[in-house]
Amino acid sequence: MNAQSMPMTVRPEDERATLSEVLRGHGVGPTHQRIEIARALFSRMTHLSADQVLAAVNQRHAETSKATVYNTLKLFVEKGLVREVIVDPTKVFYDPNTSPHHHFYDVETGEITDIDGDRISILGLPALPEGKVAAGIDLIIRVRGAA
Amino acid sequence: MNAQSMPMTVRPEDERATLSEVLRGHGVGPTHQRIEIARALFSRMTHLSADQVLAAVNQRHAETSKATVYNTLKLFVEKGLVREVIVDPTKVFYDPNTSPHHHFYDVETGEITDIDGDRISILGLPALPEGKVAAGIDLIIRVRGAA
DNA sequence: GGTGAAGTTAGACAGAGTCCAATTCTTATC
DNA sequence: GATAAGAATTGGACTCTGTCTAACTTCACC
Ligand SMILES: [Mn+2]
Ligand SMILES: [Mn+2]
Ligand SMILES: [Zn+2]
Ligand SMILES: [Zn+2]
Repeated sequence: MNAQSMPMTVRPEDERATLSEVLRGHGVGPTHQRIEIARALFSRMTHLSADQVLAAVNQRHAETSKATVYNTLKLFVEKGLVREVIVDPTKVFYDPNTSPHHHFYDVETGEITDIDGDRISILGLPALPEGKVAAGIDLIIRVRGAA
Repeated sequence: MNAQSMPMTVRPEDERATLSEVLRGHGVGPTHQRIEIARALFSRMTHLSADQVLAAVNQRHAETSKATVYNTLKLFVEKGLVREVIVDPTKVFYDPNTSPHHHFYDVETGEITDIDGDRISILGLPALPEGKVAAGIDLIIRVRGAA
């Protein structure tokens, strides 16, 4: 499931039911907190830090603790619902887009932008180190505002 | 300057004089602490975290504070003596190899290995976002021990 | 409705990195 | 070589991200 496959507008209770199914489909038991965290990520379809998720989820009423946000994000990563993006030395970002893709990263503003994965090809990669297996390829184009 | 351009064996006082010149050549005033930090990086030619630099420099006698290590590494990055490598969400690594190159990163052991930059080509990159200028391209191949 | 497992939580804790005012070095000049 | 002014270093307090734990709550199932 991804955000594009959801209708543009949904009744809130339908959205929560849909998210429940998505979670179940990935082997994650749906709870109130997990659904809200999933909603924060999938409704925005942007790259959010744990702190931003925590703030988003507790916008209206305090609903979810810091510990649960961290527990849940780790669980979502394990279950393949979201992906970690490591570009900023101070915090991890969580990416609801799990299709293979790369990133622009503005080192001044912190803005992260997707680069479609299937337009890019990387040639000339050497063999992996002996006994190692690939776990992911991250391409980050660091940019800044023109001088 | 890089480690390869130095003779295999040097008298310690020659090595320090050489490093002094390297620092001056990059607009960095040489001090005891900066020379020791440069030596830690350039004599090993590996990717070290700030903590590892601190430990290396204080191996024999306590010579350098944590604050100075951080100050100095930041200065070295600004002056182009070393480069930051951002692959581990918990700490920055400092890379004395400033020629364009990429990295294998073992997510289990933390080991970082260089990939020669001029064997790699990356095709199909989209135009940079409007008004932005490239600041660097980081390609990280994440690996782990075969399952 | 009762029971055990799964999930949540406050708050203590750890580690990386920053900051500051006081002190010590470096370097240029005499 | 002594002097003085600017540059660099320092301990330690502080911030921030993330982890951990033991108590508590909720959920699934009978
Ligand atoms: Mn950090
Ligand atoms: Mn961190
Ligand atoms: Zn993305
Ligand atoms: Zn390297």
